[in-house]
Amino acid sequence: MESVKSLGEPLGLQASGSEQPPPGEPSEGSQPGTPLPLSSLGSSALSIQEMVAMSPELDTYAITKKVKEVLTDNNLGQRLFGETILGLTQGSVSDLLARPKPWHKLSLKGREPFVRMQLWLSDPRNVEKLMDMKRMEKKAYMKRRHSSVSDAQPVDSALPTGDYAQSGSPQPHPQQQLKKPRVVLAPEEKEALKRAYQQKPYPSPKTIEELASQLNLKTSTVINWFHNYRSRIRRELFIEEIQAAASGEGGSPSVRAGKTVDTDSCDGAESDGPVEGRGRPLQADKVPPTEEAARAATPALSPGQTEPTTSAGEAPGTSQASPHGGPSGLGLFGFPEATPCAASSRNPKDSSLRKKKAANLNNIIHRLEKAASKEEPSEWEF
DNA sequence: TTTGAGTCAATACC
DNA sequence: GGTATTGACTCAAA
Repeated sequence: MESVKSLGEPLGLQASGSEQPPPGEPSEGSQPGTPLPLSSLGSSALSIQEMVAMSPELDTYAITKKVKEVLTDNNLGQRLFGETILGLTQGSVSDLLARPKPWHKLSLKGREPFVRMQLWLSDPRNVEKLMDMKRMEKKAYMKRRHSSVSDAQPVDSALPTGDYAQSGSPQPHPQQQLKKPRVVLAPEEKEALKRAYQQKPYPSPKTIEELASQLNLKTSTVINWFHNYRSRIRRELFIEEIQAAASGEGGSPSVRAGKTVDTDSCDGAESDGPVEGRGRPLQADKVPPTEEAARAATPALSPGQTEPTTSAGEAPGTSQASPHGGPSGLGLFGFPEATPCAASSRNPKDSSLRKKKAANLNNIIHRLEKAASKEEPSEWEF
């Protein structure tokens, strides 16, 4: 019991059942999509869907905070926790823990992992079980490693190499061989897409076509990028709302504690963080008509191909904003146009919030236009 | 058909 | 080795 360091009081939703299966039995538990049966979490015969439907409103932030705490304190990884308890992969768990959406914004399906977390937290023995599983996994791994070494397998054949043809690992399924390589967008491409997003968060098919051809990307990649970007921006806005509300009402530090987004969003990986795009200020007073969005995307990529008004190296958005931003380099809402990183490092919270609001406004405008059945705005005014 | 929500999984990062 | 990021995908709703 000593190993269970920080499992404290349950967070509200109690597991209804009390029967506990014998500890251990990890069996096939480590595949995403096959979380531990609910009975293992202490619930009764209710299905998870039923439990979600019946669940009272849960504090997703408190739950994820607690889960993070417990995982950290007990040295349990996201992968094991996700695959065993939630039936999700490590990446999904990371995302959920780092950016939990408020309960009311979640669909029934989206609430499921939180109910599972809550159930898991409600019984301290669950942590011990997971730790047992971890030990068993390690044992099994060592065993495999040992046997593969004694079989004189090529180095580490048990590990995926990414190159099936040359490794000693088993032949992959034909479908794996055909798997498409992941597209990795270059920073300039992302920058260009973000710029296009600023001007039109919902580009027309024509704009998408243009963007794709100008950036030399597949249209599906551009479409996906816009989908993902909108979705992630929306999510960040939810978080900001919560944080603002929390701090407004003397907010619990716990809500903020888990949030690493934004404040250190200039870390290079997505220096802008998912938030950054909204971060790009709305361009000056007028956003160019629709298809201009595509055109606006190009300079960063091919300075030689387009008019030199916005040079590749120039801080994005600068040239367009200059008429309005003036020498101060401020955009429509008064925050710095260029180098969002620099801006946010000066006043990270303030500027990022403003940026998000600006982008949010852009989205609202789009919807209003849509509602008004305006196909393409010739001019956007505020 | 488009969009949002949720997720996977490759890969970048620490 | 664990975690974070992100392009792609599935599914459901409008």
